[in-house]
Amino acid sequence: MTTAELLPLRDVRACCPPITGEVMTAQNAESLARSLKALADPARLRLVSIVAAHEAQEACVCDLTEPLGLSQPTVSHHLKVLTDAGFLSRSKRGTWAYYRLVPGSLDAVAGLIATV
Amino acid sequence: MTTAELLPLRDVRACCPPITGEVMTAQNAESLARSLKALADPARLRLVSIVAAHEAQEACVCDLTEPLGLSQPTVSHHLKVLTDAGFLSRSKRGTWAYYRLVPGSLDAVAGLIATV
DNA sequence: GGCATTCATCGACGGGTGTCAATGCATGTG
DNA sequence: CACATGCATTGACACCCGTCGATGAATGCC
Repeated sequence: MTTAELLPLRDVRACCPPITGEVMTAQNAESLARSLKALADPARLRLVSIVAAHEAQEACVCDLTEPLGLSQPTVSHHLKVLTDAGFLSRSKRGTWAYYRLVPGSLDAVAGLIATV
Repeated sequence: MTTAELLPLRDVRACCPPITGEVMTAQNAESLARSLKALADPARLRLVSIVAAHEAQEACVCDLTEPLGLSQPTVSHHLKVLTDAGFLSRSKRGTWAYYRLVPGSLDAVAGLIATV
């Protein structure tokens, strides 16, 4: 899992030229599948939802570990998956790490699913 | 894996009353995660794409095993996952089993993702 | 009836995934 | 400087998942 191999959302956005009824290529399928895998987990879906519903659409880990009922390392792991997939962005201020929803990232995959 | 426990799309449609900024419940997250898991695989995404692009939007297994480069048992497995998740429907005519895209199923999950 | 074809199911294997306790690393505080 | 706090990383564990070969079940054809 290198960082160079990630950035699936970028892939996924760059790969959707006029499809219109054509069969999905193997690369596009692989790319979209990576994005969907990152989202296909109850804990991660709730994380995205909680972050999006939070004040200023950002939240630190300490705000997230309790409503999920999961340990702090597990929450950090899920946040990393979502960040690597391009759904969340991380900004560290002092001791705290604030996670924010990347605007348009959800709509991007939603649009791709609708046009599969 | 009983059939009674499945039908996630039905769950997922029944569970999305006026959310509008509210945090996703654990049940909704679980339900949507099941649907996304079914879609979060390159082979299954291509299967859906091929079926949708086929004549009359239906295809038998023999039409699908070659363009994917996977064995017939594997293709049957993926088709079962997609059917159980509500994305494909199966109708057996004679020796052949024809799979069809369930209308609106993709748009349903796409809509739910956009409103997470 | 006997046989070929189409598809589903089974059993097994390797790799991936979610989870936690323990540890490490910064950063702020006394 | 010593210590506490917030978070990431590591290692380990159980479990799930994608894949295949082999087998079984149902249908059509000679």
